[in-house]
Amino acid sequence: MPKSNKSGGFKPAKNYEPRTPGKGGPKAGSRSPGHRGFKAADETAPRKQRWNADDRSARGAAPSSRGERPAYGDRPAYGDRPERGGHKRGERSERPSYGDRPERGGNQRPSRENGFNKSGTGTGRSERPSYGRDERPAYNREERPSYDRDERRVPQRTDRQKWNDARNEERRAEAVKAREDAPKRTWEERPKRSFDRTERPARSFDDRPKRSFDRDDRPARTERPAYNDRPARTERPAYNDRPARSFDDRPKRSFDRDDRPARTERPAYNERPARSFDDRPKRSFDRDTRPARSNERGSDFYPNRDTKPAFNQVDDVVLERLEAQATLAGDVDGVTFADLGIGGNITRVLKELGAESPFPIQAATIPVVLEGRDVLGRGRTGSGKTIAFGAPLVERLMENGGGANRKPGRKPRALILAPTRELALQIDRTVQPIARAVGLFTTQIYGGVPQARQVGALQRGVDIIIGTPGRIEDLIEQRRLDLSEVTITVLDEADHMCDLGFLEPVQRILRHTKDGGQKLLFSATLDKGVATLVEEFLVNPSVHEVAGEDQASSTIDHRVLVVESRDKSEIIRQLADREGKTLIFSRTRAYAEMLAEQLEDAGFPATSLHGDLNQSRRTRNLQQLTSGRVNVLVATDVAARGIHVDDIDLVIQADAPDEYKTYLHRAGRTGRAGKKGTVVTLIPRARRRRMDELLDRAEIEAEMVDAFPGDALLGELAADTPVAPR
DNA sequence: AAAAAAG
Repeated sequence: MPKSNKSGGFKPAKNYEPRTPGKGGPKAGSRSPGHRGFKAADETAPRKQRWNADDRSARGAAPSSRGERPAYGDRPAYGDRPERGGHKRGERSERPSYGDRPERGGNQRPSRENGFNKSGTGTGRSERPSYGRDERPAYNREERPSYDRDERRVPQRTDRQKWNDARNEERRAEAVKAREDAPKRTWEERPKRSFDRTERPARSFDDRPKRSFDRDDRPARTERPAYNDRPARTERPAYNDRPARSFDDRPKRSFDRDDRPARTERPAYNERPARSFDDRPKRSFDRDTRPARSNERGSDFYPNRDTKPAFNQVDDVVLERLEAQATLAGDVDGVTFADLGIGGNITRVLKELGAESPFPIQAATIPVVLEGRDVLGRGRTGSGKTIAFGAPLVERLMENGGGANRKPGRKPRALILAPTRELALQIDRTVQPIARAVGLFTTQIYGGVPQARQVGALQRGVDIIIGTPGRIEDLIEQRRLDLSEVTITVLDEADHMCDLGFLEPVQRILRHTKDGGQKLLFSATLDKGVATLVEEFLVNPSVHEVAGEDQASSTIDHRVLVVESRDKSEIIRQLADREGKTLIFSRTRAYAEMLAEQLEDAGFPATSLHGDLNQSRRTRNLQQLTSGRVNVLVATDVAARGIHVDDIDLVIQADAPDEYKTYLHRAGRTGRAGKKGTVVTLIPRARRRRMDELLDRAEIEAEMVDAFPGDALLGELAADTPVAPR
C-alpha cells in the first residue's frame, strides 16, 4: 500500500522514499533538471481537466458504473450495510460514520485543507503557527519525543481558505439578496431587527472605545504590587497613551452589578409564581427594547447607539424561564415507552441502546410530540433529551406512511439541527438505529468532510437529516438538498442555536422547511432566548421540563480554585494526574493545544479537540477519549454542549466561562445519568467576584479556595473517587 | 473567543 503514512508522525524517511509514479500525479519526479529522477512536465499528456459543478454533481449523484444499476431496492437495505459512499476509495478515510472504528492508516492522509506539509514530514517544527510561542514554558524541545507531535499541529489559515472565506461571504450576501428579491418572503414586512446584519453598517471593533476587553486585566493591575518585576510589562501597548479616561465618565454598564435589578432576590427556581411577561417592568433584556440577547456574545453585535443606551455587551443575564409544565420524576415510575405511544420495534431498539424505561423528560415530551404539537423541552444535561425527541420523531414519520415511502430520491421529512459536528454525529448514532428499526434512513450533513457522499445519500433518498447549519445551507443553495417536505424539525441545544452567528442561518434553514411543520426545541438551558424563533416558527408550543432538576440535586461537586496564573499549568498537571477520564476546557484553541502538549510532555497521554483541527482529527481525538486510549482531553467549547463520553468524572475549567450557561453545559459533561462528577474551575484572583456572580446565576453552590501547586486538596480532587461535597 | 461554511 502506498498509503502507509501511518500515524505517529515519525516518518523521517518519507522524503526519501521512492516515488510511485502515476498515482500521485504531479508529485512524481524532482523539480530540478539534472537531479536524479527529474521529470519534466509532460506537455503531450492531456491536461487534467478541472471539474465543473455539473461534473461533480453527476459524480456525487450517479457514479458511472453504479448509478445505472437498476434497483437499489434489490440490495440489502441500505442501512444494514456499512455505509458505502459509493465509488471513490480515497474518500473512505474521511467517512464520518466510521468514526468509531479503530484507526487505520487511511485516516492519516493529510487532508486537503491542511496541505501536505501538515502531517507528513516530521521535520516542520519551524512551520508551527506562532500561538503561545513566547508564553510557552521553556522546556527543551530537543528532548521531546517526536511522536505524535505533528499530528496535532494547528494549521494556519491558508490563502486558499481565506479565499474561500471571502467567497462564502459573497455567497451569503447573494443569498440574502435573493431572498430580498423574492416577494413571498416576509423579509421586508418584518420590522427591521438588530440582527439583520446586512442592514447594519459594518461596524467593527475599532470604532468603539476600548471596553470590556481589558476588563479582566484591569482590576488586577491596581492590586499587583510587583509592578516592575514583571517581564511582560514592556510589551503592553501604550498604556500611557490612552486618553485619560476617568472611570466616571463612562455610562453605567452592565457589569456594574450593584445597580442591576437584584437578581439574587429571585425566588427559588421552581417556586416562582407564574409571572407573565407583561406585568413586569421592562428590563434591559426584554425583546422589544433590546436588540437580542445576542449581545451577550460579544464581538459583532453592537446596539444602535441612537436608540439604545450604551449597555452591556458582555452581560450574562438570566433570561426569564419559559413557563413549563413540570413532570415529576416520580410520575414516570412504571411507565413504559409503549405506554407513551412508541411502537414495538422502536421500543426494542431503545432497549438495546440502554433505555429500558423512559426518563422523566422523555415521558414528558414523547406523548406531546406524537400529538404533533410544537414542543419546547428542557432537561438537565445528560437527562436523555436525544431519545426524547428522536423516538417520537421516527414514530411520527412512520405514522405518516413513512415506512412505505422508499422511493429513491425522496425528499427528507425530518431535520435535526445541532451546533457542532460532533454532536450531530452523536445524535445520529442514537437516531439512526431507531430509524432503521422501522425502515427509515438518516444521513449526516455537516462540514469538514467531502460533500459527495452526503449528496449521494440525498439523491438516493433519506428520511431524516442530521447536521449542522453551514453545510445544510450550502447544499440548499446548491440545490442538492430540498427541505420542502420536512415536516418535523428539531433544534438541539436550541438556545445556543439562537446565539449570534447561529440564529440567522437557522432561521434561513427553517424557512426552507414545510410551512406549518412541527418544531421541537430542546436544551438544558432553554429560556426566553429562543423567543425569536418561537415567534416566527412555533405555534402554541407546549413547554416541558422536569421538576426538581436543580443544581442542588445534581451529582456534581463544584469547586473553584483561585490560582496564580504562573501556577496554572502546574496545578492543571496535578489535577490531571489521575486514572479517570478528565475533560479540560480552555477558552481558546491555541491554549487547548498548548495544554495538551504540556500534559503530554509531563507524561500524561492527552489529546485536544477544537476547531483548528480537521474533522478527521477531531473525530479521532474525541474517540481516543471515548475508547480510553487517552484519559485527558483538552477542548474548547466545541465540546461544551451535548457531547457524551461515558465516565468523565473530572471537568477542569482552565479558563472560567463567561456565561453561566456555558458553565452548566461544560459541567454537564460529567455527572451524567446520575453518576458522580467533579468540576474544578481555575480563576485568577481578580475574577472572584465575577465568578461569584456567575455561580449565582447558575444557581450553583461552590466552594472557592486559594490553591497552590502541591496542595493536598489537588490530590483529593484528582482522586478517582470524587471527594464528597462539603 | 468559539462555532458553523465547497471540490
